[in-house]
Amino acid sequence: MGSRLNIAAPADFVLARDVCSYGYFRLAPDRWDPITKTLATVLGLADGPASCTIAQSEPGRVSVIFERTLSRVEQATARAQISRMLRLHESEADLAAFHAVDPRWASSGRGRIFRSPTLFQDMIRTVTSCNVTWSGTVGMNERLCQVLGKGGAFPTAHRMARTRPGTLRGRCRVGYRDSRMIELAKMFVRGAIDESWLEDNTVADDEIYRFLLTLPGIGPYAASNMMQLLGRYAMLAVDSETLSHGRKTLGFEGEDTAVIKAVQAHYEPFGAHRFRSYWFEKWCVYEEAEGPAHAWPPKSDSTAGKQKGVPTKKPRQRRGGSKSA
DNA sequence: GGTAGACCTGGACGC
DNA sequence: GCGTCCAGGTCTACC
Repeated sequence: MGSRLNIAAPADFVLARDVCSYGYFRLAPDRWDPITKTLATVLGLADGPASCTIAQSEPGRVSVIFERTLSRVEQATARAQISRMLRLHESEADLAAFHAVDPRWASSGRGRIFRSPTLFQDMIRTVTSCNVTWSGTVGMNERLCQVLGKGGAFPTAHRMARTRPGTLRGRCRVGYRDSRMIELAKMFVRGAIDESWLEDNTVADDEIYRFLLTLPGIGPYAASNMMQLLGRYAMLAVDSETLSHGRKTLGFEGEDTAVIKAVQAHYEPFGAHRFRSYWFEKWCVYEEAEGPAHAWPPKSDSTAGKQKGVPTKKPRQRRGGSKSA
């Protein structure tokens, strides 16, 4: 008989909407079940991996059923990790502030963006999402869990820190990211990355961003993405998808730099909430094409394209072919 | 400070 | 089936 946890959630929390709000909900060890509307995952806890299923039985409450019994200490850790994933600390008032700036999301209640149970997992996932198509990111995360993760859990920083680059490259196929990921893991192990400082509201965004840029494998895109994963939503994470969004959805034209500048200016009015306005706009474009994210099938299509977390079939441009549709 | 090219992998294409 | 091309963001060397 396993343990069961009941976790209080804000009254406006909706599991299906708030989990299926960012591509990471499709990365191992997380598995969203579109039929039961539950999230299965494996948490790395003190006494070993713990498989669990997260469900919402009623408003304002999340229930988590574990396959094994957890100690008191493990229960506390599990609560903290699940609260982090689901952003349960972001209150109704926090979301109201966002909706006041961007009322387009008030009726749907969007505002929370799914993340990982630990900062380390968020950072490694972000590194695996750089310079690769989404299907490559999915594969890397699956193999990291299979090869390095105990019981299918995401590998811990300690485990990754003592892994050889050749193992990461050969068995997890992370390519040139191998030593960068190991160096990041070593920094976590020796306490060089302080989560409480990164999430300290009294520390300016600029200072955090500059620190993130010094980390191995973290460039401008990854640092900006880490900012939103840390709950700092004032920056856009600019990648190839941003350009696509700027051109196709917002209708900006010109060179890449001009489009990026126009996109930045477009979201300027949303101030401290720029990323959320940008992200939910983009997420809606994905959902218009693919249907609601909570109904996406668990496995992405083999041809899954470039869009982060989206199971789109995108025919490849034939060489020499016309670029027009 | 800005730019070019290398770094890897996997998918798509042409033969 | 095999070889080639391409996309993706970061890092380093160079100007």
